[in-house]
Amino acid sequence: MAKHDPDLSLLFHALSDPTRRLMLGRLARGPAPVTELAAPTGFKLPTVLRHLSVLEAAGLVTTQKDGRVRSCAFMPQALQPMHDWLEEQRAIWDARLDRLDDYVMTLMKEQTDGP
Amino acid sequence: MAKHDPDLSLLFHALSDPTRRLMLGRLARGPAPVTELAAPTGFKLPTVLRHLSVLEAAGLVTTQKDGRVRSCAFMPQALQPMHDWLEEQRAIWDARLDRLDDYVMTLMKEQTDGP
DNA sequence: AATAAACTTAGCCAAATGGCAAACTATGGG
DNA sequence: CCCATAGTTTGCCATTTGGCTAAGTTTATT
Repeated sequence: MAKHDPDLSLLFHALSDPTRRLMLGRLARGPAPVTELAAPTGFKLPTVLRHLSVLEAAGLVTTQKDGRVRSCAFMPQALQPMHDWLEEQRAIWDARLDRLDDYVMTLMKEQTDGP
Repeated sequence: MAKHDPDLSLLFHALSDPTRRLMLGRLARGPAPVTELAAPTGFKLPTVLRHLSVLEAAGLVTTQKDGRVRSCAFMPQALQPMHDWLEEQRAIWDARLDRLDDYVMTLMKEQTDGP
């Protein structure tokens, strides 16, 4: 478990904005140029471009320029660290439940055995 | 798919900070008072309390006061929306791969059939 | 050559975030 | 009653975020 985990922070931060999630949802259906990506957001291009750069910084999107249009694509593998983190938390939680289980067992045993 | 999704935004925002993830990691192992929660972060109490309130706002943590100590507890079900969102994205992505598959099939068929 | 299209850059602004110190409010123990 | 413990509240600060307009820049298209 890395103490400094810029990946996860960037990832969660990128996903914490509804506009960026909207853009990502569009890209999950296939690549798109910036203008098409901007349309459903209702925001101006500079704003959308900054959101895009946040998504790129998180590794969720790659872009490349073909002529005068920049094509953006979703990078699903960037979600892996988040998935891993989720699993990790679940593992800790499960372990805790197991310990609780053991504890309850102990209590029951004490009850039946009696002092 | 809700257009306004404050839940997800609050959730991702709460998780986007390493200090908050550290606190949450501690709580996944079991409830703890604020001071114990603060210790590993290296930050002062007011700072930790504000992080705590962000976690509470996201529903990830509940707290209650018993005497002069506030006990904090992890609420794992708060992670569900995030899990659901992940699955949703995966579904969209998978559907896209299927369509791509169909497309490739079509191309292959055209090749063999010839014009 | 001139115009339109598709970004891109620069700079401005208000609000939110993340840190702190200092002062205040319980509550539990001696 | 007194004092330490455990929070809590208040205000301060620098930085980041998320929006904009206005003014470039680079490719098509006509």
